[in-house]
Amino acid sequence: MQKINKARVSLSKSELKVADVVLSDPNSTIRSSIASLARSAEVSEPTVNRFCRSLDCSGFPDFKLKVAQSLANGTPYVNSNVEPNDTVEDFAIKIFEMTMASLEDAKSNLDYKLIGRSVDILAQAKKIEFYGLGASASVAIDAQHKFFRLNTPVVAYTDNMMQRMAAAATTRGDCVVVISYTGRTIATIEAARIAKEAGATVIGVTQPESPLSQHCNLVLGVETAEDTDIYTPAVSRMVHLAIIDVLATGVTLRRGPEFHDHLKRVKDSLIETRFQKNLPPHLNN
Amino acid sequence: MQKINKARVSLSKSELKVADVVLSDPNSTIRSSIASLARSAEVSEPTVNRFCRSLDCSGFPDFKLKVAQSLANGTPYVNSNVEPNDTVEDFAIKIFEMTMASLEDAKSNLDYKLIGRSVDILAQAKKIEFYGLGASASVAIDAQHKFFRLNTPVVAYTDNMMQRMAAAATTRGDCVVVISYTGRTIATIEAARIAKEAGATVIGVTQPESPLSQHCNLVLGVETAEDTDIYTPAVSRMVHLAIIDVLATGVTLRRGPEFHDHLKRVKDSLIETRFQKNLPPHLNN
DNA sequence: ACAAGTATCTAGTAATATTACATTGACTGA
DNA sequence: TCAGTCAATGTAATATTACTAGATACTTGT
Repeated sequence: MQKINKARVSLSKSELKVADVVLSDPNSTIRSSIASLARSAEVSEPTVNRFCRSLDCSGFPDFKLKVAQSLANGTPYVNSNVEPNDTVEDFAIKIFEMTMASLEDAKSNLDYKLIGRSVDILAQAKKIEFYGLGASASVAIDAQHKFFRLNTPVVAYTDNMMQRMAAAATTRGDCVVVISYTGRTIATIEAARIAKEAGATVIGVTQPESPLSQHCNLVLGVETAEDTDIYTPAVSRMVHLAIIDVLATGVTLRRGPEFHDHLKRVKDSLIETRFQKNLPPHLNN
Repeated sequence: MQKINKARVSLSKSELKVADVVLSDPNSTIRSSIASLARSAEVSEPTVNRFCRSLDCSGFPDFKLKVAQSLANGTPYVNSNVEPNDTVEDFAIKIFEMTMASLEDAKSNLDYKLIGRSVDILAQAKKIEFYGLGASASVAIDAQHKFFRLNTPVVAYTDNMMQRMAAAATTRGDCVVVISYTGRTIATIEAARIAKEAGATVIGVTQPESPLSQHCNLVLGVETAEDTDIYTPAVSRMVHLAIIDVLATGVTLRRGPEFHDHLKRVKDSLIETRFQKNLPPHLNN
């Protein structure tokens, strides 16, 4: 799509007409034939074809294909905030798309080297603690649940007093993961500071460049668009959860295949809590 | 793409041949004509066309377009699980993409009418309770945090004894949201049964057709691919969280604009917990 | 104002997709 | 067991769509 705009200079004026029509409604372009596109651009069919060729396509069908693909890719749902008059389906879809967009964003902006180092640290930690307050409390609890299977002592603290006490009790070799959306919550920052001073390795799952990040040995996270709209949900915690997933998976991989027995025992311990129905029991709740 | 796999059951055997060829090399499919595809699938051209029609396409070109889009949408990893030899970047990207794929799936398969009814119920509830155990505990806690601002009494119970007691104490007009990935956890099902008998409206965020769903007035959720792989994270909780987001947003919208003052007061109450830095204070932790 | 070169169109041809109809094969009930 | 029915698939004709070649108009520089 941008390529069309870029190529405008090298197009003749009839081809420009085509470009305008395509850009004005790319969605209908990809479903129309060369004839109808020619008609709406008020040019002849071969002109449309030449236009396609000058854009490095083998012909019109190829052009349609590429436009279709770039449409699918590049629909950044950016300007779709939830609005008061949205139907249920409208705002539900917007929420899903915002969530996916933020994951997409995180996927392409995460520093995977840092993730790798975090995995190393977590894999070797004597004990692991997760701290989160407010909306990040649920992320910490989720993290505890995921890491519990990894045969390292792990706790989630969602009470700031407990966080401070636990932080003070850490020593070298322990790993503390501090989760905060803004990275500005004073109580959380204090807990991170105490833990770092006590000797623990502190990993921050938060905004880079935030006050919290200064008290972390390592920061995982991406700049996220601020939630300015009153209806907009905080999608950032989804990103945080996904990061937790990545870390837990990484540590599991690091443990190697001989660890699978242990995982199976943990999972099997839940079998009796369920109605069975021919499905494998290694499932979460 | 997944849709093709899903539709396999409803396809005839010639159409299956087409499906296999398409799935084995979708990239070349989108550049080939109906004739060449028919040849490589060893069927006739009309069969290919019928195949397209049974997948809700208007014809073969339309089908190519849609395949092209779903390819561009970039889910190359979706069917590939995390493997022991993956690099950090490899499995991290896989996890993000699996998560996005499951959200995409949920987006297109959710029953928005049921969501709408759930919003109505929640908006009118005298009090709201969220129950979740294990991995779903963090979802329940997150839900409590989100709904807290809505001026309706809301609690999350992650202890089954508390759930049972609370369930027994509900009355007509209360709403209980029961969260469970499998829908087979006996303790959770019992809590739902008790709540329903006590008169509460029970909304299940779980698998449809599960034992739990039988004790719910309303079930929100989608069939998810089971986690068979040992490394695969349970992406379903992301879907559940997104559903919670949708419900919370829906209730907020239902409250109308005069409710914004109240939201602002709740958010402002957190200002003093943060380091300020020229950013608007209505943010979560 | 005219020639050279480029851009655009008309009309015809090749390709591609779709439809209508015929054939096959599998199942059902007498 | 056999005739009848229906679904699945293929054949062949038709309609649609894309592409090519040659003719015409338009632009530009002298």
